[in-house]
Amino acid sequence: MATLRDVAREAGVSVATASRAINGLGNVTAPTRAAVMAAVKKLNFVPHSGARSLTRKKTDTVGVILPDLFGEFFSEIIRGIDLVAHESGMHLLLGNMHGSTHETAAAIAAMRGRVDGLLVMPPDLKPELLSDYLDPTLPTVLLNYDAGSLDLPFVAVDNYRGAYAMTEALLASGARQVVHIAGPKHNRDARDRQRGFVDAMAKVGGVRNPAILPGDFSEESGAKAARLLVEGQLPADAVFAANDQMAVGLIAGLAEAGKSVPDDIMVAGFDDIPLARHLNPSLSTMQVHIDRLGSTAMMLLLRILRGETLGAASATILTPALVARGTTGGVASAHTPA
Amino acid sequence: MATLRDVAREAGVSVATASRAINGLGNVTAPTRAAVMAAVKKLNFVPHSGARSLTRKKTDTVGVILPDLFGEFFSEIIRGIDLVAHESGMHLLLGNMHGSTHETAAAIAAMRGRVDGLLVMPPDLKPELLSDYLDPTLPTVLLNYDAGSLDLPFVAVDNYRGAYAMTEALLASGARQVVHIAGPKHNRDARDRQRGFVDAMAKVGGVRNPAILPGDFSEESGAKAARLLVEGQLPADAVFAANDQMAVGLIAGLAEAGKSVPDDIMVAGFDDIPLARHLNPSLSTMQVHIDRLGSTAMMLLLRILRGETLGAASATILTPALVARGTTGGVASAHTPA
DNA sequence: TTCGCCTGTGTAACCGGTTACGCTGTGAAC
DNA sequence: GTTCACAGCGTAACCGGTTACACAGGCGAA
Repeated sequence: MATLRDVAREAGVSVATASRAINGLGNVTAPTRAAVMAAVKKLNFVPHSGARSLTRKKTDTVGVILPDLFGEFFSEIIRGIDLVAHESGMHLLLGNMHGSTHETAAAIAAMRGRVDGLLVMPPDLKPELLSDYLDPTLPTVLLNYDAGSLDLPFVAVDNYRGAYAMTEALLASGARQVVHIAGPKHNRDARDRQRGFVDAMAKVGGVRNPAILPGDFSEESGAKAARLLVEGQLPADAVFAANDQMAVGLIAGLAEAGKSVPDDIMVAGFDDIPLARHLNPSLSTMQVHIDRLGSTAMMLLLRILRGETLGAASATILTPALVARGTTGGVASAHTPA
Repeated sequence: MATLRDVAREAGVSVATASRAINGLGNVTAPTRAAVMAAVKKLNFVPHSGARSLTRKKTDTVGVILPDLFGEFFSEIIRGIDLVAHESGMHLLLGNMHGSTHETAAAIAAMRGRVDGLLVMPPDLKPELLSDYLDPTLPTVLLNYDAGSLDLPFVAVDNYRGAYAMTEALLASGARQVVHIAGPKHNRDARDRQRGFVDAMAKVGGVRNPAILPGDFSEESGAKAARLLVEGQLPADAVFAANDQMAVGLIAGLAEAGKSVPDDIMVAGFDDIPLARHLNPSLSTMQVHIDRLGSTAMMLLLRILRGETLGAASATILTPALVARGTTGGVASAHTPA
């Protein structure tokens, strides 16, 4: 592969001039520039971005660290990020923490020198740990994570209000015994959603200790909850799953047990993954524009990179919207509002 | 941010020794190493991967260039790639050609110096153009693309055989008038699937010019095809969509028009996206393990990086499997074999 | 004519690591 | 007591770009 020196030699100029010509700096005469460009073409020269970023101290790349890469949730986030990043000529370096704390540290460390900024989504990490790993000099925006004491900008979904609203809606639809399927124990989203559910049950429904089944956001755990519900004879006329994935498993499990949704029991989820409106009956859920989570975070990061100093005060809270569909007795067919 | 020189100064050794200690080279005494490590801890030193890759001529990163980032298809590919890459300590740099040829060239060029190898999926690019953009010295594996003359290893799905098999199955189920919804005109996958359909119709069904409706792989274009079908009074007892996405739109469109699937008309797709088995009736389709497409390609690339020289001969063709579900009159309920 | 300035170009330092090579001091072999 | 091998460490070159600074030559002003 040709280097800048090769090009300079070929064009009969110095490396400085070659560099200037290639980067379109003003102080080069037209003939000189033409000669350099001809050499570039001839040698098929492409600048080595790694070397370039070393001196420029800019990589035009942002690191994205996600807990996993599974499912539509993450692909939508990435799409949202890419949408904004691409417009600014930024590249995306993917890091995956694969669920382990140790890997998270490694993923963050590996980013040093490769990226100009970081987008991190650490749903089950303690803030203190996170601050140990993070480089304070590296612009960072948190995804779906309110790191209060860290003073980092973040973008989050108002899980509490969303869960509260959904629970309220279920009660308004006539449900009396609403059961919640919780998400992973130390997942923040899951905990906030559970709090919203519990509070709404208490304040709106007048129920003190509503039934809560364990779950882990997986489809399988939703199916398991269905079995618990049916075999355990847990009285319920509505189930609010902490995410759509579990709601999907739940519905399948209930169908197997001969329960009809929504006639015997109503079901609601959270996230509004694309699949939700294609189910039959279609799934009532809290709509989160997942891609906006990514694009908003990326826009915040870009502002920091442009020189603004943003702290936790610049956080953006996205409020999810209730989408009533078939599983809560709404429109029975698929293809309700997208 | 601390540099290696800072660490060396702090530990009272030379940069060479510091480097050796940090990288675990043998020729450093235990006390010296301890001193260096203490300095690393104290200064919070993290090696600058950019600088490191400059001398090592290794970035531990692979570039992934995809036509788009939309939908489950791509997220599954990325997941498959990541799975293998992660095991080898590799990172993923995402490039997106956003549909344009010009962007493709830019995306590939931007990778120089940032990656050790490339995974490219150029579904609607001519081989000659592609070879112009590609750096012959950079290990490259093609995704879902047979670039015959280029002598590059690739991983592809046997679209032709898959489409042939599905068409055959539809005919075997009693369909007489099968209509195909094609994908984008210059998309290779789409063309191969169409060929498979046409050939099967001719050889197995004895039909010369089977009806083919245009499409572009989007759900919307599937819905449009449904309208054409119904309003145009095109006689059909089965529709084979070139991908699942279109099949989904088609089914919704047919439902709106009052047509029942599979009683009035059978429907089949291609890809087996996760959504397929959750539809009601569940969607018959050709199962492609999309994630394997990614992981297989990544494994090929790793072999090249380890020194093996692989050409087009190392190509892997993944054969899709037929999954008969509800939309072709198979098991009517959701949750057929995963 | 001389001075100064401005423009175009070259030299070399630098970014932050790695590593070839050279130097020093120790212990074993003679 | 030399000689020699070798282990441990330092110096400096290098990766491939960018850019501060120096410098040469052309021009207008005095």
